[in-house]
This record gives sequence, structure tokens and C-alpha cells, in this order.
Amino acid sequence: MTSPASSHEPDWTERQHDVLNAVLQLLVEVGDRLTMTDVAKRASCSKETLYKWFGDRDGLLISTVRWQAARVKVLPIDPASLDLGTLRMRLEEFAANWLTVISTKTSLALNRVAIAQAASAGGLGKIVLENGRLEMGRRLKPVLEAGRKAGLLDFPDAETAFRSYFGLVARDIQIRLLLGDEIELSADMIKTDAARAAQQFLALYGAGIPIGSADQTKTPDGTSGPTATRSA
Amino acid sequence: MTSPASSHEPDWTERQHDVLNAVLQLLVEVGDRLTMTDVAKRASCSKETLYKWFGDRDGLLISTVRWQAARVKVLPIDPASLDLGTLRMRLEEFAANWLTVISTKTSLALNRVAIAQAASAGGLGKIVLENGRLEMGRRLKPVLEAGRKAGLLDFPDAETAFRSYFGLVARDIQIRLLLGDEIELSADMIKTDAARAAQQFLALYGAGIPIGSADQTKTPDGTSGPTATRSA
DNA sequence: CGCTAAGAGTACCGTACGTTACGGTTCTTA
DNA sequence: TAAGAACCGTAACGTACGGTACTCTTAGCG
Repeated sequence: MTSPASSHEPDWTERQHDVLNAVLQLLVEVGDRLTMTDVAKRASCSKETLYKWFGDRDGLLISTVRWQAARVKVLPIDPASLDLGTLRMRLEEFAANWLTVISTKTSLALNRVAIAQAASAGGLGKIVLENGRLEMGRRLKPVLEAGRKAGLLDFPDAETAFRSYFGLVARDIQIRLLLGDEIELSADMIKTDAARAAQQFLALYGAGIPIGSADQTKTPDGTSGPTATRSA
Repeated sequence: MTSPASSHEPDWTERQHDVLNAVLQLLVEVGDRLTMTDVAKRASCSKETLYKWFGDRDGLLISTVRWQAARVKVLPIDPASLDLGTLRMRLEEFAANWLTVISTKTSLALNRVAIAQAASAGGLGKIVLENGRLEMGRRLKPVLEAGRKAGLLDFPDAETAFRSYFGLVARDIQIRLLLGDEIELSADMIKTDAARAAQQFLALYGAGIPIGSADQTKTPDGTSGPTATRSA
């Protein structure tokens, strides 16, 4: 549990979890326009209870974001015993997991309301940022560092490398989804994308080791591109 | 930047431009919460005039997005006479311009309201997407194609290559800005970022030509010509 | 000078929503 | 089993906002 600044929230009761899940559901359906009445009706509770438990509408939304963040089960990555194959596997796992999460309807809904409120009351934006992008960095960087220590990767600092990997993984997907573009992200496409991103990242930050040679059994099939950048 | 060169749609009068600029200004200041009364007051016009000119609130917002899109004058890129140096320069120009645009306060405000409304009424989202990400693709792809024709680049299709470049350029910047993270994007940093993105893109999609430092050992793979994309 | 049109300013209407208040019901506990 | 707390359902209140109507000023024009 490497949560430095967040360790006081999850003492909700089961009933309260139901309410927060109802909020998530409604957020997906109607987005920003959810009303307290809607929440009360969906959760089969009274509005008075909502206000007693969560203070006001913003408090309810913030609690919901926290609850969702705590619920998203991101697989921890073990930086131990790295060779090139497992490093690539870790990178692909991370990318696939990340793509899966950000294309979730709940993630999109949460990011939408957070972005909408980021202009005025920046509370939600900060929280989503903290549990989204920043948490991902915190999680992957040890792997990158381990890769560097093992002589597999070469980069000036982990933050820079991570941000590049982030770009290679997400590309324009998140912004397009947020803007309402209907992209179909099947599991196969996610896997292909993750493989391509890892491939490209290793091509950029690999420590002089030929990438596409020898023991590479799974060539990214389909829409992946540059397997030939370092062909000996 | 000031030359409108409006192709077909917006033949607004000067007075109406003032109104739309007021909307942009207010959008930056209060974001989603702008009211018609605010607009009328800021633009020194009556609400009735707003409704006569723009129909309703959504019409006003859509017109504003169109107006801003028409006002952003992105430099056209000339795909003629490509060598590696000019290709890299074109790529850097594109990246720097794109980073500059998306970090603008107006661009952020517009994207925020479009994203907020994308869940329910997808009108704005589609328009922003069309004038943002998709227009960028439309603009850069000819350059990429020219680079491929000149034997400088190697990719299966321009869309894939463009999306990777998009990721290398934007990384996590746009989502962080949208969520309210205060990032300082100086002109120097943009230039550095653009150079790094172009560098990495050429490393990934360059046609077998060594990129790194100016004169490196040329790996003489004569087979990888510009027409080597038939594999897989 | 009167007539007309456009538009600024403002009052007004209907509605939707956040928030509060209250009566009735269920659960806890002694 | 009965007191008391927690909670549900709903009515009510105040406010804010989208949209409309009405008045008043200004400009063009015969």
C-alpha cells in the first residue's frame, strides 16, 4: 500500500457503498447532469441521508471519486528478476491494464466531471489526476528503474521515460474517448496496442540491445508498425 | 492569425464576432457555468439579440467553437522537396504548434465544455474533435506520406504513424492540463519537447537511416527500401 | 419631422435543482 | 417490548437560469 497522502477515507459502511455505486452508475448514464434526487431515487435512500452522510453535492462527488479509485484494482508490478522478456511482459501488462481502465465507462464519466469542474473548483481534477496519471507513474517507475539497473534500459530519468511510454500507450485514445468519439476497444486491439507500445518503447529506450531479433516469438500481428527499426 | 479566411460557414458580422469573443473570454473565466445573462452583460447586448442570432445556448456555444477554430491559424505544411533535415523540421514545427495550441487557455476551456457535454449532447465534442485532433491528422499526414515517398519514412499506414507521433508529442500534457494540473509550458520547453518528439518519431519510423548523433555508423541495409511494407 | 427597424436594457415566466423540514417506518438495544 | 436512533419518502422553499416579451434609444430614410 504505497498511498502516502490518502489513508483516511474508506470507512464507509456497506449501505454507503451502495449509494456511491449508484452515483457511479448515474454518472455514466447522465454525466454531469446528475441530481441529488436522481441519486436518492436510484439508491433508494432519502436526500436527507445523502446530505447527512456526504455534506453536499460536491462532497458526494468527491467521495465517489475516492471510492472508485479505491475500487480500481490495478495489478501491482513486481520489479524483481528482470530479463528482457519479463520486462517487455511487464510493460505490456501495464499498457493493457491502463488502456482497459481509461476506456471504461466509469473512468470516462469520472474524468468528464472532473475536467468540467477543473476550471472552477479544482477539487475533483486534482483527485482524479492523483489517482490516475500520477499513480500510474508511481507504479511503473520502479519497473523502469529496475530495467535500467539490469542494463536493459537506458534513460536520463524515469519520469521522462515514463511520460514517453504514457504517450506511446495512450496516443490519442483518451482525448478522443473523452470527446465522445466512439472507438471500439476490443481486448484483442488492446493487446495489440500494448504490444506495439512496449515494442516502440524498447526501441527508444532499450540499452542498445537488438529488439526484434532472436527469441521474439510473438510478432505484433495486425496494425502494429515498426518492427524493423533496429533490424541487424 | 488574424486573417479569417473563412471558407464557407461563418459570415458573422463584426458585432457578432465581439459577442463570440466575449463568450470565449467568459468560457476561460467561468467555464461551464457561463450564463446567457453573463454573455449579454459582457458583450453589452441584450439576451434577445443573443437568441435571435444564435438560436439558443447550444447554438451560441457551437458558433463559438467554430469561430475559435476558424481563428486559430495553424501553419500549413508544405510537403514538397523533402530531405531528412526538412522533414525533421516540419515535424518539429508541427509538434511545437500543436503543443502551443493545446496549452492555450481558450483551447483548454473549449475542450472542457466539449468534454463535459460529450456525455449527453455530443454536438460540441464532435466539433472540437473534428477541428482538433482530426484536423491535425489531416494536416500532417501528407507530410508523412511525402516522407515515405522520399524513402525517409517507413510505416504501414499514415494513420498509425500519425497516432504514434501524436502520442510522442502530447504524452500526458493535455490530460494533465485538462484536469487542472498547473504545468508551465515555456517556449523553450515546447521547443525541446518538439525536438525530442521528432527525434523519437524518426527513430521509430525512419527508414533505416541512423538518427542519433549526426554521423553515426550507417547500417547498410539496402533491402529496406521505401516499398518494404508488404510484410505481415 | 414622422416612420421603421435594430438592438440595448430589463422585467418577467416556467422550471429545474440544491437544500431543508417533517411525518412515518424500520432497526437497534436494553 | 418499548424507547430511541437511523432512515425512507416526499413536500416545500429559495435560487438560478434559459427563454420570452416589452419598453426605450438610436440610426437610417422618405
